[in-house]
Amino acid sequence: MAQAIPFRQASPLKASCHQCSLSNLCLPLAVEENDLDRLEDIVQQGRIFNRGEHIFDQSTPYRSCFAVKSGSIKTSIITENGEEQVTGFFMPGELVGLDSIGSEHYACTAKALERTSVCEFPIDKLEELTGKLPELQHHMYHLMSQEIQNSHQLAMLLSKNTAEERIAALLLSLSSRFQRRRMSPTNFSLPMARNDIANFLGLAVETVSRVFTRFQNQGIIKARGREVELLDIEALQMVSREFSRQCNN
Amino acid sequence: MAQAIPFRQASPLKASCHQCSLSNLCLPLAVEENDLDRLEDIVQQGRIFNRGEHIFDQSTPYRSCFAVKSGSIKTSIITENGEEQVTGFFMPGELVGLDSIGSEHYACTAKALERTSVCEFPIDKLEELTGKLPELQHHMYHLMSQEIQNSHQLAMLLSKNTAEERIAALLLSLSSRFQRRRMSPTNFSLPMARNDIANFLGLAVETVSRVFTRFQNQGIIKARGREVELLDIEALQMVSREFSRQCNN
DNA sequence: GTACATAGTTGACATGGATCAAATCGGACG
DNA sequence: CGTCCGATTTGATCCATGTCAACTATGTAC
Repeated sequence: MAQAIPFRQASPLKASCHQCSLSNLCLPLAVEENDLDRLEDIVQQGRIFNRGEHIFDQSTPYRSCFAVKSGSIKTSIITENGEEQVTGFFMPGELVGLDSIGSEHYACTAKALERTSVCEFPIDKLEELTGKLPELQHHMYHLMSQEIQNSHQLAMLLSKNTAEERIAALLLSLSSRFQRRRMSPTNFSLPMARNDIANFLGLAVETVSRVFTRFQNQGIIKARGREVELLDIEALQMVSREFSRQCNN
Repeated sequence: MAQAIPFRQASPLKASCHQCSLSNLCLPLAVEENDLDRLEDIVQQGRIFNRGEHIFDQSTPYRSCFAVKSGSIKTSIITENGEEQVTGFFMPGELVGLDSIGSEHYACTAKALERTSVCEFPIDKLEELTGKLPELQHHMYHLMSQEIQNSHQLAMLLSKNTAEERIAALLLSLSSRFQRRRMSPTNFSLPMARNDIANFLGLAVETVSRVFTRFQNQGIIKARGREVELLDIEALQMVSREFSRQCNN
């Protein structure tokens, strides 16, 4: 993936949205060519996190939202009694931290699921900029409302659907998100552990495991550990009657 | 409730945020006295809906978001296979339609649960205004992120909590929202049917009914139809260990 | 007031998925 | 290359809640 520009390995703090391969997914999507510089002016690029490291922590003062550049992130909230709820998974091109914009503190914790690099958008500067660029403001509204909708879809999945339906929906969601990045929609490796899947979907790990093997026996998927191959997408869509537009998260 | 201003029954289309009793809850909250006129300029006041009437419909072009002035509203989404999922209940001072801002179409349907009056904020004008008033923009971000958080709390409730916990959390949420409006937090009438509660909380109606009677037998609440009295709030908070900051929507 | 429709309650029973327990796999590290 | 620990899988059992069915209460129209 990083073979194109051999000598830019250690990228400067302020690098280029112009050259980013994700510019058609990320915020630049909403910004005209002329104004792209202004977005570049406020973004801090190139921060890298190892697996398990926190990008930000629940209840700490809100500073920035982050775009995933490579790798993947999970967000979760911890309740007073210590239970964790995974609220989302984020892949390259997606924005993390929208659930706390306009709040004093982060509403969740964001954790790198693998070695992950992000671009950081300091919120004060971003708000200032969205005040000046109506299309960017519009896009922020759009992204946030999308996040609300995703969350509603998740709530729906949790309250109305069986274990099989939930897992089918998740697989399809991941599939379409890989496809959007021009990667194989049928052949990918899950960034998250079974445990995270279970938590996210409101299931026990054991149930997740069982459904995976059941799907495998039915010839719908092939799974070895985190490597997954979707053999019969149509069947998955049938299982997940909730035709998962882009469904959860 | 409407006895204070006897002759203003049929209010003019452009009436006053200045005089509105909800101005400390609604959008004016974020606008300085001087700028309030500009908000008044874009708001269309006084639309009234009877019980069961739709404020807007899923998949129709997005035009406006609405503030509840009196009465109450439920929002729900309908899936391809015709299932309904109630996504929220909205009471006076709260904004409906944030889940679709920035989208082309409404993501849900909003329905009056009783005779309900609303103020309408046309989205193009609102976006224009938020571009000019940074505090208002900030507040919009805040409201939307709040909505994401609420939805995550709901997802959490649905995936981790028992029927009793869910219902306790809902009662507490309603209680605190009545209190915010300076109404009794212990003595109120539910704006929604058991059916809506069940759907919202991912339960069967029968289960809702049973939990209500169980709570009643334990002396935690008193319920006759939609009239509810919370006899022991502490007990409710114990049941809903998910201490429901403001919990679900 | 009577009647019909809708909303709510209660009971009996079935079941999907949680829970507990144990075995196996996989990968990091010396 | 063996060891150890977490992740995953598999099996057996139990229970909260869904489902089906019947009954009651409430309210609305004539």
